[in-house]
Amino acid sequence: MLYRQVKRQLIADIQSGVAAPGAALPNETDLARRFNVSIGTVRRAVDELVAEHVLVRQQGRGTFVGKMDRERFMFQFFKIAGRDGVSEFPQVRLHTFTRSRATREEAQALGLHGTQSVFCIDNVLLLKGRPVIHDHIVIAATMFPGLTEDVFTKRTATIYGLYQSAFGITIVEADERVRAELVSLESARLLNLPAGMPVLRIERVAYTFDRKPAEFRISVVDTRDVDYVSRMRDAA
Amino acid sequence: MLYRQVKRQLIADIQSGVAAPGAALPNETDLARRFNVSIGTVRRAVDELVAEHVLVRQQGRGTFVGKMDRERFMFQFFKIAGRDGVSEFPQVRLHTFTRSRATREEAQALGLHGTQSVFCIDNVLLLKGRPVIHDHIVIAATMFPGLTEDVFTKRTATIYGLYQSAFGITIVEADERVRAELVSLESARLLNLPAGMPVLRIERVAYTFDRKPAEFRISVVDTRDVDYVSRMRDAA
DNA sequence: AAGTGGTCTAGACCACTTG
DNA sequence: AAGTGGTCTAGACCACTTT
Repeated sequence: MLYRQVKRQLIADIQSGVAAPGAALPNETDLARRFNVSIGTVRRAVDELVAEHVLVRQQGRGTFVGKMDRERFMFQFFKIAGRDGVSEFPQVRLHTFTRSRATREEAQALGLHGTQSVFCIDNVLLLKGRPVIHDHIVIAATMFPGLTEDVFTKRTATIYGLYQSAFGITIVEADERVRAELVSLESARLLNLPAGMPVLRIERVAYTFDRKPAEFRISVVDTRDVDYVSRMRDAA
Repeated sequence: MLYRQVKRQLIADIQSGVAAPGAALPNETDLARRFNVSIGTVRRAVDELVAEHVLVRQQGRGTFVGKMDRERFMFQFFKIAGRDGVSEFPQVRLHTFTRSRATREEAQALGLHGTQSVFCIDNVLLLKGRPVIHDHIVIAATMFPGLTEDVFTKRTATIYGLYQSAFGITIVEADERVRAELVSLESARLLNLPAGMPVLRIERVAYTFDRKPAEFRISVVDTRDVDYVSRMRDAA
């Protein structure tokens, strides 16, 4: 399992900031020398990290640390698409930004002990100018020190891009649980829906490396014009 | 791209019946000789087929053609789980088995020209003895020649297992679109739900090799006790 | 003991990008 | 032309399973 050790070291370099998002890695022969393994072993480690979108290879140019840009976010973490299957980048409108104590459910999802301080962010996402998604985001205050409404609002990239560039936290995977419910009063108001409308409720726990929970998010989706899309192939 | 050719040939062997589900493949050195490539190239082809669950490796024993048993079905294609996250194999109750002409929507999903003949199967799936899912399955009659209600009812394995063992069709991937709606009169009756209940509606197109559509399925799920679970990692 | 897959090596040559 | 990743080779040794 030499390649596992190489993979762990590459991840450690990213977490420690030795390898910053967007930066190039040393070439494969140099990595092989540095780790005292053959090129094939380096390739196997890099292969897996590329499959997880942590690294990006460009033939003839080099291998780079993956940046959480819009494209990556849409491809990997945004599963809402129109009836035609086309996925559009949503316009995000901040509703509320507050700091409070984690509920029991939130603490459990984030792996917190007791009721630690969390940031709660409510957003409305618009597609084609119409409000479609109500996001309620919960993150541990200790994991995102110095976050303020101002920092949050003035971000230039996606929310996950902010996590990565401002706090060094790269989201690499997420689990979601989806169910149908009748829209709540608050979501109905934000999404401009009448009472009694069925909506999707999506609970997401997003993880950084080593399956460490970083974000808990509840999304309420008006699915009159869009679907939640899921592809089942290879490793489920 | 030699390993691609090896992979195609291995798939062709499975489709033609040369390699039957559950049967062992020749060992890697024999395969390498047969295809005139090195073992490493064979391994790369087999690696991908293992990732897609088409082949199964067992160290020290050999490599086998994947059988669509309950375990594989549950792991790869059944995404409904209880609130505790545990997934239970459902009891299936046949409601109706009919033969009719494909609607436009069904023909499009299955890639049929015109309005060909299809089998329509309605099932009720029970979890812990309670009806939770109403499945409406549509498959092309030409793709499943000789299928009857009797054959369908007397199957010993899963539905996808029947496709594989009786018709040589292995389901390898599926796309799903999920939304919330109010339960229909028919589904409400089958699931013992009052009118006005929100339910999940899942449209699935299941594919065999080469992304050839084999089944169109609409599942209506009562999500009061269960969730639709989705994991986002590596290749989305 | 014999046979299998699992890992690793140390190269070779090719395709692509950049200067 | 030089440097990069992409593919392929032809072995070696190990861990595991079966006989």
